[in-house]
Amino acid sequence: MAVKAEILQGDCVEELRRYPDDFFDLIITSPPYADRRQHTYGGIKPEQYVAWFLDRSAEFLRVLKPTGSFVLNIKEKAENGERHTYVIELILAMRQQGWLWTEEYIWHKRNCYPGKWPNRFRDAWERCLHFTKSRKFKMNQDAVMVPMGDWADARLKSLGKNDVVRFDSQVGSGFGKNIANWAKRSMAYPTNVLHLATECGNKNHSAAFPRALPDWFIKLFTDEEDWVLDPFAGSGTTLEVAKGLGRNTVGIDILLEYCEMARETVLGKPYQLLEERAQYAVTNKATGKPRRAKA
Amino acid sequence: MAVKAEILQGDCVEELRRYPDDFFDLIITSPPYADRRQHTYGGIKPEQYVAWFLDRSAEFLRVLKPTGSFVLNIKEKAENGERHTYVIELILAMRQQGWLWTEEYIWHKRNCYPGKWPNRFRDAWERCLHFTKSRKFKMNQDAVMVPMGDWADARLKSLGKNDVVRFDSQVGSGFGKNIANWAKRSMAYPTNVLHLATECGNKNHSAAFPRALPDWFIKLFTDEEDWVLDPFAGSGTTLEVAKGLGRNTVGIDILLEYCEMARETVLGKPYQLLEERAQYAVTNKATGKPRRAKA
DNA sequence: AGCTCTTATGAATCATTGA
DNA sequence: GTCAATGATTCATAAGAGC
Repeated sequence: MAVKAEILQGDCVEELRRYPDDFFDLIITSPPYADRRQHTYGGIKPEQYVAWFLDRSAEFLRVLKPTGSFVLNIKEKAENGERHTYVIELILAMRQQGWLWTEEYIWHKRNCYPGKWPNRFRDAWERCLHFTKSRKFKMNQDAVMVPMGDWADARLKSLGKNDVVRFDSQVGSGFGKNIANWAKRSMAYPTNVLHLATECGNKNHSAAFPRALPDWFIKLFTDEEDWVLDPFAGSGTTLEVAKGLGRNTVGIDILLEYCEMARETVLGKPYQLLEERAQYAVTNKATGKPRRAKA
Repeated sequence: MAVKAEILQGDCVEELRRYPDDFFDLIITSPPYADRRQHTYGGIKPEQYVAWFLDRSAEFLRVLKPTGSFVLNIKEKAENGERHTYVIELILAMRQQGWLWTEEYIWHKRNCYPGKWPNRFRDAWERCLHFTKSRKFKMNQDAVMVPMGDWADARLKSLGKNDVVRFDSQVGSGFGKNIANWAKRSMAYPTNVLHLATECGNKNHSAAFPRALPDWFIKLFTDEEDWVLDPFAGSGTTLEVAKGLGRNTVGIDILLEYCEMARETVLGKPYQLLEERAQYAVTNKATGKPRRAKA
């Protein structure tokens, strides 16, 4: 079954009104950070940031399934020698709004932005705040297991990974099953620290996060054909990854420029005009998925 | 000049009254976490934690020099499926108290505690919150430079470190100077993410943090003969490291057992009885350092 | 001295049981 | 009902033993 990828231009607080309650399985996004420069993209002042975000997170809360997750990649700026507090204030405010602050994952940026300042070192990490609607949510831990440390490394090196795979496929059963058990033993569950390099290629659009970041969380918190939302889609990295993983995705961005970029990346062709979109999504009772009226 | 190391038994909020304003260059500590170490410290309830800590941080603010730093190693616990908020509430409250929240360093625990739960992975990081009294504080960035990655490693390996040193000592100048310059070129400033393994050996005293943690911050934020305070000294790791780095140190712990342990580690011999301590520290006007009346 | 293999041990968290 | 105690689960280290 082919999965859908939709890109909407507009403010997510308005565009999401098209969607019914309890619809998405995962919301993952890297919103525009608070910035004093009002003219730049996003440009919300730090003092206004919490209130601005709460309007939108209220809608996220509505459209997220009870078993769903909301992953918020964010990092407060340093200004006038101090870290801003709007992110931690946002955490407290979102709990008041009804969210559970389930976990804080750390994205360690292995290659972070260069620079030198008298009062701080280079900032090599960002928060990936994990919010949920309930204590029982979907989490596929096995989908993101990682090779174990020294123990497995040594064994793999002495045997040769290709040898293992080849032998396994040739034998078929018996020893193959042992290999499988042993291979499972050589994997461990990851921690709440992600070591990912930023993608700083020469590409024209600079993604907010590397593909590996949405990849990891989408595998972890959704199954195939689940629905993934990025309400600040930017150049469409989340959508691209989600589509590649066989998930249905919706991306929203306020800038037409970004939407067109994402449409080319994700859909591979110019998209229909905005006016052709249906005004409201209607839930299909049988599948639980929305039907969109044809233009 | 020999440096001093003092260990006081008592509640730091009371013991610090002995010390004058603007005395310490660095306060670095890992306080008892909420609801942890109940059998030793009595476990402060999460709801009471902020108020409990603010009483003490007020005193820290008083005894810290205007150019000094306060490094707070802490991590909120997870309970009933959610992360507690007392740490981020503490940050906001300490700013109200007059602190600047200058930076948040991440200690990535390479070997974290094992375990498996349906809703989270192993917790592999802790916060090292950096507070200051002013925007101009002491920071010796050069003292914590780290070897660059593959580039320098490969060169050093191909040449052999001993070869470099030997050649340098034989030649004396010229090439030796080039070597020194080249070595400096192979060093880079670190980031705000520290990768340190916890020391979980078979030793009888389990430190809250590995020696490398206070080592790094002491080098970064103090000079030799500066004064370092750990108001929750525990087994005395901070004091041990500070003394080894030629800094004067004061450690305070409420448990006699820990104080005795620290005294043996740091002072190398049983310490004088508590009753023999002077009641109040008196500042020596010439040196700016406190004189303690002999018992 | 160098290896490999074994074992103990952590600032942990959640589900279950018992008062 | 709530609250405290216990067990199950799990992995990167360092020390120790054996060759």
